[in-house]
Amino acid sequence: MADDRDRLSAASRALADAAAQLTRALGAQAERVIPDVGEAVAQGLREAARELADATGSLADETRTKDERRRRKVDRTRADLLDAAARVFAARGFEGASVDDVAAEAGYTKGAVYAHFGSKRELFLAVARARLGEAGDPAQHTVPGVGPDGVEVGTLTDALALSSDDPRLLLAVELLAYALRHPGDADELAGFYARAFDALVEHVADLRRARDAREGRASAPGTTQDDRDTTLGVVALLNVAPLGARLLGPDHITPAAGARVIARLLA
Amino acid sequence: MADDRDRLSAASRALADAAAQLTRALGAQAERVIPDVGEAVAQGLREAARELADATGSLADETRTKDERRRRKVDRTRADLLDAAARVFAARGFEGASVDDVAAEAGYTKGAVYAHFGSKRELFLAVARARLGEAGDPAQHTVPGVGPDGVEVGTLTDALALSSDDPRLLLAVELLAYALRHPGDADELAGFYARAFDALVEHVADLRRARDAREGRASAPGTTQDDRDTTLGVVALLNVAPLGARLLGPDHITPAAGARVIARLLA
DNA sequence: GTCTATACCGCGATAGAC
DNA sequence: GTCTATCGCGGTATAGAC
Repeated sequence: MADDRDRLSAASRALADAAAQLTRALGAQAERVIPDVGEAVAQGLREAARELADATGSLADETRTKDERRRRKVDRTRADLLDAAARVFAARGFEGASVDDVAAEAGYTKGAVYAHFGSKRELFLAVARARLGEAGDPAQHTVPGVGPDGVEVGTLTDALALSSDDPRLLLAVELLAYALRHPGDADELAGFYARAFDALVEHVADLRRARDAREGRASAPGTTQDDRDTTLGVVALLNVAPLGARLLGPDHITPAAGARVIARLLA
Repeated sequence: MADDRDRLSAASRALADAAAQLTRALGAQAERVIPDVGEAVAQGLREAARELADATGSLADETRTKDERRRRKVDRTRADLLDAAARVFAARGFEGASVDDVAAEAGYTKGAVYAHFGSKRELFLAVARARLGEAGDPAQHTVPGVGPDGVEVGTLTDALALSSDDPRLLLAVELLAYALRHPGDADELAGFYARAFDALVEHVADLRRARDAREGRASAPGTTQDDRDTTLGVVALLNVAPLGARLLGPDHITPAAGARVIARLLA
């Protein structure tokens, strides 16, 4: 029955992860950009459902060895710490956050942190890799709501609106600040950003060619300077609009405004 | 002769300020945006010249009382500390910077800092007020190179290119991060940003009406939602392009690209 | 107003029990 | 692997000489 508890908690954990992934998918930041929201969420929930089925449906299934379960638990702690670190670093910044804060947020003590990560810096870089790495996943760079009518502003607005309350917004700012202030570590982080940017350029080029084809116009193959310019604009808006909305309030900047400008750039 | 040294140092200081103002004027950040570069620099140099004339030409002029000179000196120290604080906070962040660092950068010790500012937080807010306040100055919100052809991309590129190496770029990031992380202090800072944003909206509206008039088209009076959208886009590009160029390098993002997108938005 | 000296605290990191 | 205890450093802020 300790087994049951184990599996059930793993399952509920997976569900929580799915919820987190929802926030994540909707929180479009510099590193990601215009994710296929529906698909990402569906995938997360699918995983969660599978986990739950495992736990409730096949209690007799003992194919998992003790080693495997232990490895799972270790990974769990590590994941917990990374999750907590992301929140704490986002809320207080790298220097402002203490290792104690992170440990407490995750429900552990400092010792656990240092057992998994060699230093505060390593912990931060692990967070950065986790976030930027998943952002660099090309599968996440599909644009929602693109049909014969072009980009649907409504979908974009929803995504931008949610991201304005997303803690990941603050983490993105901290990642940027850290990269700018630590040139030694910046190269690796910049690589992630560059990959995400390049992936989005490809996508913008696809959009352009589709639009040209739709309107019976000739279209340059591959990616053009214009595509890269447009991408820069889209990325800028995806980052600044939520931050602006959060800082200045809806009287000055709204997510919808960001969506409209992005639509103009892609039109 | 101590007097001479005093005045000459004040004069050379004014020249240094003019140089700083050059950097400042060219370093377009969130808080400022498309300054009239030439005019700002000319004004700074004019002031410097006047200071120099005072110092060398009228040594007998004793209209300045000792009190006045002392007040000048006090202000000088304060200004030195603010300047140094801006650099240090930009380079290491609020939490990463120590009061000792700031004092040393300015050529003083901690005691001097606490004599002028009640706490590290007060010091930071004073830096923020100084930077954002000057950015809110409406006189600084004129667009360079706007003629019958619209915005001149070359001028914009120069401004964006310089700002990519400008320490003020990092300070802008830190101001943003601080405001996001300290909701209590955010209101005041947000006010500065809002004023600067509103001023730029007015200017963008002017540009639109001028363009419409040039092309013999009817134009809505006042500012429209479209003007605010455009302004959001301009601000986003002015901030993200230099940061992107700095972080990812010219292979991915260049100041010129930012200028092109801004031109597209204003066209 | 500015400096030196110092109080006091909290941080990152380590050692050793379990 | 995780916890408790602890070290040593460097932080903010203050007190008092000049």
